[in-house]
Formats: sequence, C-alpha cells, structure tokens
Amino acid sequence: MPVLDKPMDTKVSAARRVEQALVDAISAGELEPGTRMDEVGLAEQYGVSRTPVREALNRLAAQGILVSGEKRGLFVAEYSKEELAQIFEAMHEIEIACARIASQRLNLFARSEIESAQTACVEAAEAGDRVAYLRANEAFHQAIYKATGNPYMASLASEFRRRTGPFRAKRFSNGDDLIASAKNHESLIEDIFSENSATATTGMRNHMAESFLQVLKVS
Amino acid sequence: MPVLDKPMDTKVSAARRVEQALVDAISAGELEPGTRMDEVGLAEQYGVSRTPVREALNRLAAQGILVSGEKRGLFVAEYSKEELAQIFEAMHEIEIACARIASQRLNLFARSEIESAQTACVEAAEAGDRVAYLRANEAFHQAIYKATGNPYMASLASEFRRRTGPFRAKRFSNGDDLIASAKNHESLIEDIFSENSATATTGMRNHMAESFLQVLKVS
DNA sequence: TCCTGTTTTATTGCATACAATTCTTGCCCA
DNA sequence: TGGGCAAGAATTGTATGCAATAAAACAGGA
Repeated sequence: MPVLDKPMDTKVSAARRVEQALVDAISAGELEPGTRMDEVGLAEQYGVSRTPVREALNRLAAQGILVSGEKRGLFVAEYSKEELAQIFEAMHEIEIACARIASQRLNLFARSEIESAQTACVEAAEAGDRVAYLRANEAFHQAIYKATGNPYMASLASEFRRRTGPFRAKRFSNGDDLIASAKNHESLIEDIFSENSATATTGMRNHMAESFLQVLKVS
Repeated sequence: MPVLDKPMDTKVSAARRVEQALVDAISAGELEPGTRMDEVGLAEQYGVSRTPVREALNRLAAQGILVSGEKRGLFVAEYSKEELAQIFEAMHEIEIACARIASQRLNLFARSEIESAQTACVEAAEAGDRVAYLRANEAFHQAIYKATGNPYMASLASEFRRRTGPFRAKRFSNGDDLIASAKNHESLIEDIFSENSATATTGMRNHMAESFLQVLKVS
C-alpha cells in the first residue's frame, strides 16, 4: 500500500496531497485514460477517509482531468482523435497568443530564461535522454508562458499542457524525434526574438502543427 | 430565506444546485468580489448540510471564481486593475481566436444563430432593458463560441466570461451604452461573416478593446 | 438461448460529529 | 495607552454512518 510520499507535510491538507498524487499519477501515465476512480479504493490506498478523496476528485473533475462517463463515477478523461484534435487546436491557439504577446514584451531576463531552457533541451536531445528532454521541453514552454508577463495566460497554457501531457509524452519514441523537436524550438525562438508579432505567430503555428501531427501518429 | 428555486429537481445533486446558485449570484453581482463564503451560512441558506456546500465551493475555487485570501476561507475573487487588465487580455486573445476559427468554419446554422442573437441584442438595447441585454449579449458571444465547432475553445471562452461577469456587468450604466455595444456587434459580425480570418481577428480585437476600456472606467 | 423483470449488491451523496486550526476578544502588565 | 499573551469562539478539515440510487446478478418465461 503506497502511503503518501510526504506524510510529514502537515501543512498541506490530505485532500491536496491526494489531488497532487493523482495529478502526478495521471500525468505519468500510471493511471491510463478511461480508468475509473474508486473513492473507497483510493481512500484506503492513501490512508485517508472518503471525504478528502472526494474533494480531490471534484477538483480534478472541475479541471477536466476527470470526467463522468455514462457509467456511475469519475474516470480519467480519454479522448477520441477528433476530441484530441480539438483540444490541441485550443492549446495551439493559446500557445500562439503566448508567443505573440511574449514577442511584444520580451525583456532580457525572460529572453535569457528561454535561451537557457533551450540549451537544456538541446543537451538532453543530443544525449538521447528522453526524461530529461521532457522536463527541459516543459521548462522551455513555461519560460515562454512566463515571458508573456500575464500569469493568467500562463496558467491557462499550463493547464492545457497538463491535460495533454499523457498524449504528448508518447511521441518521443527515439532520439531523432528529440533532436527534431529541439531544432523546431530554435526556429520558434528566432521568430519570437524577432519582435515581430506576426512572425512569432507563424512560428508558433508551425511548431504546434508539427507537434500535433506527431501526436496523432502515435495515438 | 430564499430556498432553492427548484427543489423538485431531484435529478440534480444538491451540490450542483448550490454551485449553480452561487455562480448565478456572483455573475449577477449579488455577491460582490471580496465577499467571504461562509460554509455554515450557505448551508442553512440553501437548506443542505455543509458537505455539498463544500463541494460546490471547491469546484468554484478550482475554476478561479473563488480564491483563498490571507484570511481563512474562500472569497469571491477580486482583482486589481492590473490583474483585471491581464485577465481581459487573456479573454481577449481567446475571443479573437474564436472569431477567427468561427470565420473559417461558419455554416448556415451557426450564422443564423449569431444573427438571431444579435437581433435580440438590438431589441433589448433599443428598449433600454439592461437585464435582457445582458442575457442577449451573453447568447451572442456563446453563439460565436459555438460556431468554432470546438467545444473546448467554447468552454474556455465561457469560463472567462463567467469569471469576468461581475466586472463586465457594471459597465452598462445607461441606454446609450447598450446601443453602442450592439452597434459594436454589427461590425464584428460583418468581419466574421467576411470569412476572411484576418478581418475577423481585427474585428474581435477592436470589439474587445472597446469593451475593456469601458470596464476600466467603472471599476 | 435470449429477453425481461426482480432481487441483490455496490457505490454515491448527504448529514452529522469530532478534531484541529486559526481568529478574536479581553486581560494583564509595562 | 499600547503591546503581548492567553483563553475562548468560530471555522475549517476529516471521519463515519445512513439512505438513496444505480449497476449487476439472477431467475423465470418465451
């Protein structure tokens, strides 16, 4: 019975710990899309009562990470290809908006953050380290979100990345994919740094379209 | 003690009814930003126990409609002018994306829905009926969201409208404001119907900028 | 064998009780 | 008079029990 990792985290409520644990499990793919969330099972698994579990499930449901199917209960959201395309389209639009805003507001600090994230991406890609690349890629995109200077845009974009995480993760099957993705970043960076918002828009559009096509292949 | 409107709605859980009631109250401005949500108070107000109230509050908090301040408890979100500007910027971007996508995919049915919503807006504006206008305006924007054919974009945009509802509602102080807003819609519609996505983008950009400037005036 | 109606079981939703935490009030002392 | 401290009150977080309901299992007839 894997009790929660940090039982000493007395500051955080049990409900939040369960929520975080579930998000992690879903993002990591341990809980596959379509899996049913059993209140009593999770409760005893995490050593708490049903109440905080219900609270966590509710919050996840409100975020769209869990959905209620035709059967009773909540399930890890699973999407058809069409739904996936729609979600990616939405994410796509938000990323484009972020890139455009970032290109208009770019300051030196944000710029250096993006660049160093990209450096980490390239290193991980060349080393063929898939896990490191995923993390670096995440930091890269987060840096762009942050560069918008708009935390609401940033959290919106982050939320979509969380939701699509399980589907995007699959696509890096070999080292070439990593390197291709990193190369892709380079041109996107150039476009953003050009401080021409139209160029940045186009750049992100290409990047995201590319990215989505690969997801569809493996889903 | 205003008991819930539809006590017979046995199909819907108490938690959902409370949630909906709270959303309505907040959107309508009955619960002003900064108001503290009292679990026990709401519980007896709606004639249920704390459990479903807590569930509703949690869901609202997950949507960002409620936030936890420095004091204990949850509060109706209130924003500084800068935060408001950022939220509107984000909403702005999403609306623009919706308008662009809608203009690319517009079919006759969606088109007629947008047009009839606009007709209702004009009628309400000319009658000087503020409440009717708010509802019609809402339907107008929802019709555009729906016209994207992408439910995720639509729900995203809807969520932002819910969040900004209390702030937008204030801005229609007199009849001229209504008429101005309705006129504003006309040009936006033309832009969307032009099926030129660049034009639709520009149109929505103007509409939203106009809208936001008025919000800032009264906030 | 398959459909349909019924009983059984499992699970959710709600209420309530209790524990733990934080806010507040009032008191004492400087 | 003001600041700190302590006791009390209020409020949140969690556990548990019960009732309602949906799913499943089962039986009986066509």
